[in-house]
Amino acid sequence: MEKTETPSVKRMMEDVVGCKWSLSVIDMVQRGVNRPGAMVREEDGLTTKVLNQRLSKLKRYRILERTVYPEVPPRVEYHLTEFGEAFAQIITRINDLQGRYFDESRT
Amino acid sequence: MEKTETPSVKRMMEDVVGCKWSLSVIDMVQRGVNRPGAMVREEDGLTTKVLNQRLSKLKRYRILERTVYPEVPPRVEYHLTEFGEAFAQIITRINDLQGRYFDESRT
DNA sequence: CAGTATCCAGACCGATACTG
DNA sequence: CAGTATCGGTCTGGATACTG
Repeated sequence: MEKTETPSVKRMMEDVVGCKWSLSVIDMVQRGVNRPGAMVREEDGLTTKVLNQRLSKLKRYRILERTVYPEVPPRVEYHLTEFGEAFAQIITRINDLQGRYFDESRT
Repeated sequence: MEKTETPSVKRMMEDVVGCKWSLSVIDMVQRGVNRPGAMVREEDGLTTKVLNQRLSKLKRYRILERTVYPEVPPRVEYHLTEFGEAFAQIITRINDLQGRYFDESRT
């Protein structure tokens, strides 16, 4: 049975965003890097253990969903849920913020 | 001399949001609880040590600014910078998201 | 290839006490 | 009242090895 959560945002933010690699994982999925193997290869320093911890957590929070393809060798893909996409877009918006407030001050 | 930082957003999010109490502090300042003493009184479990760690960090990231009033007893107030307000609004926006995607599904 | 188990060094928080 | 110093328990990430 699936286990999901809908806690307070404050907790979710602390729990999800606070964890190292979470944002990188979301970012990768957003860019089409959907398979665990590819993620580990792409993000230097990320190990399978930590990656799976993040993927599990992101799934629990309904930010990502997991799809298993019954093939050999096994293939698994993670994708953003509708909520996940909205969430990711907001994170992206913070990037814009930075540009607006800081980068313009560098000559 | 003031020390500030303008790192990548990803790092900032991990660093700021990941720290326990950061969001609570931002929230309090937003609600007009601007003095350290008041914050400690309001947020149960928050100690002066941790609070000052957060305040320093938020100041370094230019989310908060510190104002000292040369009085006796000493008075200090923290306020959101322009960037801080924008940042806080984004946090709020994630709150809305959650309501839109999950709460409506409960009956 | 996907995911789990174990071990370990380092970071962090909370409690407490103290200085300006 | 604002802020710092210290100590101890806990959590977590990184390295590694292993299972399905």
